[in-house]
Amino acid sequence: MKSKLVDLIKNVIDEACDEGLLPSKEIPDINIETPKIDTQGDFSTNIAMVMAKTQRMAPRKIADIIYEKINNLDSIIETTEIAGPGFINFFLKKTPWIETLKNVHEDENFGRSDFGNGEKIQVEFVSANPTGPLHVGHGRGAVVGDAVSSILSFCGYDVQKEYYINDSGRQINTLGRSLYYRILEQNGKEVDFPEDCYQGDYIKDLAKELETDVLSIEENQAVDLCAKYASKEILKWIASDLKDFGVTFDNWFSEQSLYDNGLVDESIKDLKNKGILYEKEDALWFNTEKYGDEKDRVVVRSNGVTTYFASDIAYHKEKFDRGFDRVIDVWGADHHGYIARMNAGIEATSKKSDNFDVVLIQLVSLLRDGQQVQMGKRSGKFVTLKDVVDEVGKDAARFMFLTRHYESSLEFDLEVAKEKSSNNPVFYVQYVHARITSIIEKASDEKDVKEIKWLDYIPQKLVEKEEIALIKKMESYPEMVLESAKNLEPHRVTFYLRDLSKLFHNYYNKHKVLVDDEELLRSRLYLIGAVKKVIKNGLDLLNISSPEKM
RNA sequence: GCGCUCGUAGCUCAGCUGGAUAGAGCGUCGGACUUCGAAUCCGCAGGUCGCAGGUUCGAAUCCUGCCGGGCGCACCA
Repeated sequence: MKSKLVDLIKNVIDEACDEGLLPSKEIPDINIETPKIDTQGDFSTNIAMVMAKTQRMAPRKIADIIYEKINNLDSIIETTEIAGPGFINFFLKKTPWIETLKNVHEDENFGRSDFGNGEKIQVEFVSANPTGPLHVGHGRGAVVGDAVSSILSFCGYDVQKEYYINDSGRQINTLGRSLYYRILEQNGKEVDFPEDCYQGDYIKDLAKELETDVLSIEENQAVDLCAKYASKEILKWIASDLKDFGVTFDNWFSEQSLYDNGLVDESIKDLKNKGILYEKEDALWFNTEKYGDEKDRVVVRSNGVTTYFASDIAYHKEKFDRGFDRVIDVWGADHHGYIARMNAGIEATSKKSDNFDVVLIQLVSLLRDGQQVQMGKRSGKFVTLKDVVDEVGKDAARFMFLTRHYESSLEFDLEVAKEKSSNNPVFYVQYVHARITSIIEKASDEKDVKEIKWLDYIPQKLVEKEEIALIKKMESYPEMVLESAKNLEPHRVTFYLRDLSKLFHNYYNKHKVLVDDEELLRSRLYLIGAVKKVIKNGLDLLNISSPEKM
């Protein structure tokens, strides 16, 4: 609809230029917006004000010229008006709206687009260390990454979802030590369990399960063995918890494999040759400062051990080598200091830092009975993702995580998430789906209308302002999805679904669908059938169910 | 101290990338079920968009400075 208007306006301006009514042939991008207030039209444009400078004319004068021409055309526009400082407002005829209603029904992929043009994007998210179960914060990153991925692929991108496993380095060794000491404990040995080890009870559980006799092995070997075992087991938990949460990955990428395949050494060598690395005090440094970072960073420590940064450089180079046009990382906001470094690494190895985006997820705090649930990272006392999903369900948890922009912190209220009322946004939306399903069933049983289909009289029957409001909202669905993809902002979808649901409930309470007038009945069924489809379409996008009954 | 980020109704948050009279939800108060699912809806009240400048036809949005919260500043991960 908007693009039709843009074309229309463009033509009119071209014509005016040709006729010499406008001095400059320079036409800026035409921006169409939907005013908040009905009296300002269905759509409006600020083009006259934008053009004022280049044309060196008063905005209202330019608006006058466009107005004269456009008003004399036979088009989708009913009336046009000039308002305020030079806005041009358009009031559309009813029939164009009905067209979009038809689209919803007939286009199986309503809202889907090929905007991405098959561009290959990799989204890497969660990537939590396999040293303990996922907690609530990971859940938010998981849903955001997952939803962003499906929205991108809905918009024509070729998306791969990846989980990076930090299965190498010191924290894995610590994990091994933690397990080893717990085993010693359980075998009656006096152990002073180190403070830097993982305190959680899950280590004790693992200790009971490990069947290999590690007591008879030399300590270092035993710790290695424990580390391998524990990280493997914990990764299984993580994968399973994520699956229950509706999150799956196309690829699980092991950090250790980078070392095993020599990729870390290779990229270090490569950077050395390029003169990007230098030695200082026995360590190897990357001159990230030249790339805009605050200071240079160590890649290989003086003891010969590589830092995480080293493997991350190799990893991201490898991503681009795999042929991704664009790489997106979803990180916790506490890692923001790492972005400049990563950009430097990518620029130095692949010259692709422009194709690299980081989505920073803000913190989640959990609320129970209005009180914040305290979570001590050290103490090992934290609420796991699994606990939350078990308690409130997958749908509610996913929706809740998407009710905020990812970069604003989120209060997750367990009571609200469990509530079956309009307080709980996911029920509010799902209720619409169930309600419409019920009405359609009733129409079939009691009114004998078995089929919802297009009928030529529908445009004449759907005239209520609540009906037009619903159609307008549905019309904006594809654009909303696209904006959500462009900005990597899945919360737009949840907000949209709430708005659409609100409009439906509003309509429902004011107008009856199951009326005696058969034409009106069939028309209204056609309308609410479309609403049902769009609701399901949006919930599918977020991998949230659309129940027929609740 | 330096850097990043946020500051919008009592609370939790949106705000279409610079547009017209800044919007939702929750909460308060008052209404609506003999009628398609009241798990719903309607109405009232609630604002110096942290403060002060600047950019221009026009600023919650962009720039600068201050105030206040969060986070980050390792040869850690």
